[in-house]
Amino acid sequence: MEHVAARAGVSRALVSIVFRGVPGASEATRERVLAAARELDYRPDTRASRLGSSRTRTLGVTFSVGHAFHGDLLESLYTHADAAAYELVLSGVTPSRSEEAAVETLLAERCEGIVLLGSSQSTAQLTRLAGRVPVVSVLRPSSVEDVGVVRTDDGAGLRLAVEHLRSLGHTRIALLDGGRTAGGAERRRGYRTAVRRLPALSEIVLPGGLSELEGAAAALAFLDLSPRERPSAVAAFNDRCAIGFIDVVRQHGLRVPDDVSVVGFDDITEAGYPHVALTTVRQDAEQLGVEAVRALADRLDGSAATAPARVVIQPELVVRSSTARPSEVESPRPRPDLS
Amino acid sequence: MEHVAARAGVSRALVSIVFRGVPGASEATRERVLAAARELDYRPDTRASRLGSSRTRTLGVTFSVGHAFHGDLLESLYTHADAAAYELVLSGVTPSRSEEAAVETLLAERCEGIVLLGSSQSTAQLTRLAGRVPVVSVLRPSSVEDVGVVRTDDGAGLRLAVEHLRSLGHTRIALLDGGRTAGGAERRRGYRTAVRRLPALSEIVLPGGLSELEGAAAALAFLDLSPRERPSAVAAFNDRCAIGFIDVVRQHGLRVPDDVSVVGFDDITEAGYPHVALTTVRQDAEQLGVEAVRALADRLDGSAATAPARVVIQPELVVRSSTARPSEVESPRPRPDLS
DNA sequence: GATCTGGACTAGAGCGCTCTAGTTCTGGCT
DNA sequence: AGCCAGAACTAGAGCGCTCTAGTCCAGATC
Repeated sequence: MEHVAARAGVSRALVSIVFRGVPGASEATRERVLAAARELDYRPDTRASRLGSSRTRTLGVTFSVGHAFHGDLLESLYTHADAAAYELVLSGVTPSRSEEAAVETLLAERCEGIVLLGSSQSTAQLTRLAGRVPVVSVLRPSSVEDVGVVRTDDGAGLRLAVEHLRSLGHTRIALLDGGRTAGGAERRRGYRTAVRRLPALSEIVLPGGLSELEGAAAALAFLDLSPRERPSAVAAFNDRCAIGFIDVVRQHGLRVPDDVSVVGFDDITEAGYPHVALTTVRQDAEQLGVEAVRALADRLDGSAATAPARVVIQPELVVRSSTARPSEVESPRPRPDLS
Repeated sequence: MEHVAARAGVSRALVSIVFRGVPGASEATRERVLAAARELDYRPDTRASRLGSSRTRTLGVTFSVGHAFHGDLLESLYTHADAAAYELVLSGVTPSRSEEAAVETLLAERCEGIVLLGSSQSTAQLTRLAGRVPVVSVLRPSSVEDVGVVRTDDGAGLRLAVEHLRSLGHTRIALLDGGRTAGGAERRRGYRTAVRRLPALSEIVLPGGLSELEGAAAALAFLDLSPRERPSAVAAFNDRCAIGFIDVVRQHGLRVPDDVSVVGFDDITEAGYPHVALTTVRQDAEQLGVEAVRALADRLDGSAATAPARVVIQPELVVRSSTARPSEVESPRPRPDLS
């Protein structure tokens, strides 16, 4: 910085002014400084600038490395943090690096706010964290008052899925359950509500989970059922679970959607591939990112100490080719309008 | 820090000594300081410590968000950077955030070294970057002299795949090509070498790519071939491509491995799932991570200014259930030992 | 011509650490 | 007692920025 200032014939303070883009420098000087910086290949040291200023304008994000949907969210977060003049600091969660450790490094970086993607921290941990710094939990609801929540209406998503299947004529609709993972409880609840509300449905819950592996296991359980008790449709916890399920039932000679209809959740990129063409409940990654940034930015920049945001985004059903009317065997009375 | 020092009844310098874990404090004081810090919920500010010390002991990593294999690599990098007493700073590459931008933020953080996962930067860009800071390119070779390279022997990997298929009796073995992506050229070369070296093989290259989508497209091209000219086995650019291919050929009534054998590349987690059981060429993420950290740590810590590392890790064939002997139609002479 | 105004610029004190060059204290040895 | 080594601890100057409180000066106002 010293060198740039000398080269441009100004003080260090002026260089700072130019690089922060604040008013206080004439156009001519601005260009002279920028030119000098370019020649010297100088770029401001973010560590030092964060130290010097009272604000770090930095948002920390914990995410699971290799998780496809988290990738989509990160993309959105990058874009909107940038627009709100915040920088993102990423901290990955891996099997050997806990979410707590990830959060710890973010705190040590003095991030002004923290975004947790699919957090699995306990209420106690979240409470403690939220006491230190504004926190928003994305994808996973939390009862902690100080924690902002930005999520999809998981319950509504499952209701959409079940209603879609029911409207096609299915009466035996199973849930491939997500258990204790982020959103699992809400989706299960949504499924139950829909099953109760709609006529002629009974509740069938098969253990599922986050990945293809659990979907495949659920398919085995499904195939073990006698054809009489076998559901004609399933709503999976997520797309990957649905894909694993479909893979296995197909390998056992069943056709999708002819023999069994399947709907997923998330709308990951793969679900839209023509050869997959999965009917699914779409979570809007873009929107979730927007709201997460907004939730923190509002609290940080806002004059009023607003309460933490609680944003619930409505999901949308995307109908592709993994769902259809049940085959004759399933629907007792032959329909006249089969065409 | 001030407060902690006061509470423990020592100077700030002592607190620094304790937190850096360097000798110079008695056991009693050490515990007193730690206790005081715990009570005050204090943790050192990494920005400030990096600023104060001459070394930042920080390694920057660019990676594609949502890329499964990059996730595996990150996990390994985290572990081994930690062991070498380095911190990791992640910078994600997304469709809207270029690798250049990602690198730029790492430079501004004053990382001491940079790890590029699957870089797609030009030689010119890499040359410029390597002039500023030690760089190691993981997964993608580079002719730039100053850039360290840690990669799998992609060529050998494809030779393994082809040899495996040939030894099963296949003579029409196609490559689902990866084009210009990281490793694409080397794998193509390995395929060609193997095809030339082994008897009775001819070269069949179908356009493939990084994802299931390209695999699916390749499958369509494959199915368009007349049964006579149709290969009995394919070596795919990677696992995801292989999975897309398998999906589509199965949907068209072909059986894998009975009608066509398929081998992938990478050994992503999914490949090992029982319902997928993909025969594949395994890249050792753990080892790649170890070597990437070592390559940088050696240059940074080493007294001698060693030349950048060029590490090539040998891949390993993992045989699962997507490969088998060709069916009768394919092998002209009936074998006596079919059992 | 004196006064005022506002834009352009600078001096220098932080920010929260690290680290060198000390000082002080303890205990062992002659 | 006198001396000394080494462990334990401290003072204070950075690190590369930011930011407040200025200074300086050209031009407008009366």
